[in-house]
Amino acid sequence: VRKIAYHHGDLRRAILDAAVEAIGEDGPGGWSLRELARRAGVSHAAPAHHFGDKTGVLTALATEGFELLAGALEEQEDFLEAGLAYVRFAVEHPVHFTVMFQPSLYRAEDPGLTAARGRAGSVLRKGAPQEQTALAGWSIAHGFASLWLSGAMAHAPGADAVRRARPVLRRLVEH
Amino acid sequence: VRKIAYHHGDLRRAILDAAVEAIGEDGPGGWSLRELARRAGVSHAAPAHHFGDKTGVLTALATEGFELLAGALEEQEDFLEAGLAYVRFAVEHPVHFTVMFQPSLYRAEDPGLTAARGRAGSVLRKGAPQEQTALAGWSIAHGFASLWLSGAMAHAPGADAVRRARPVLRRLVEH
DNA sequence: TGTACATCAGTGAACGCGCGTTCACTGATGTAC
DNA sequence: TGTACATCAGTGAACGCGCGTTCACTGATGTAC
Repeated sequence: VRKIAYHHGDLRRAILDAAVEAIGEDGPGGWSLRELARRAGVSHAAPAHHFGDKTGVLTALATEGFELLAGALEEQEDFLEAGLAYVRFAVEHPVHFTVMFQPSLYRAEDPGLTAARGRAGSVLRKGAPQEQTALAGWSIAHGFASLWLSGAMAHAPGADAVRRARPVLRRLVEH
Repeated sequence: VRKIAYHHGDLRRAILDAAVEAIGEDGPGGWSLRELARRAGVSHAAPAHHFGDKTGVLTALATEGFELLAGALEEQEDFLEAGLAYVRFAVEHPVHFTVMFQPSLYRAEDPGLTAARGRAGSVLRKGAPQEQTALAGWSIAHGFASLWLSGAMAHAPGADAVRRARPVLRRLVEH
């Protein structure tokens, strides 16, 4: 049990977590700044101090997502493993993933965001022998992850996406 | 110039078109029933007659999307061509495509929707020799289309997605 | 062809609600001396 | 260690607005005879 102080300590973090929670439950459109305040247990005007508006929250979320993705991919040496790391990132951070690839939701020109996106992009390109191969690998990993998360690709509730992705991604690598 | 009558003629169609337009401009969250009414030139309460609520509009849009996709895929004989038809569908109907794969936006259990989705799904599965291959083909086509539409995959404004997709999808087929 | 009537699509005024935003404020923290 | 003061994070009341929804209505269409 946390002691409730006048100053929250890390309200910025708490609001982002609340956003992830809310979006996870109701989708990227099903929340308001006031609801995030409610979830974080602060007054309704507090979120504006840190993010300005809804778009600010989503921009922060997308930026965080690209940074997490870049970090996850940087650790990989192998092309196939990088693809699987991409899928793992998506299932571990489904809300970030969903927001990141819907630029209509956030400020795509935000400097922090473009930097993070650029970093993720350069890591993505680095792993493949040719540009065409990189594109194919990115497409198949991204497609698998998207279809999995959207529920379009049927799977049992507790199923392991990465394990199921391996033989699928391998079809591209086997040449 | 159309004569304006008390009865619209095909208001259902007009509202769906308005929704496509609005979502294309501001994303899946940037509109209201009242705005669709404004765009269609009818009173603000009219859309509810046909769709009930916002979710009803999106459910209709997703249903229409799955029907269009099934139709586009049915015409294809070849596995690679089916993948390219998938990409073509996505770039020709970007709003439908975007909505279809965000089930949090609509009523995923709607009978008309599940029927259309089932039809598209069975056409998808039919084209491939094995289940794993179908999954890989679906993933790469879906991923390419998603990345293209989201702007994550850099491309010139007038570039032809299907033409660019061909060599990428071919990497999967060449075995 | 003409009349009566039922049905249906769309209207427009009214409502209550949650929202984002503003703003004077209060309480906590950090720094200077 | 103690005091004064500046800064900053969060408060809470107030506002105006667009929204979805309701409902009695009106105009157009279709059908029976």
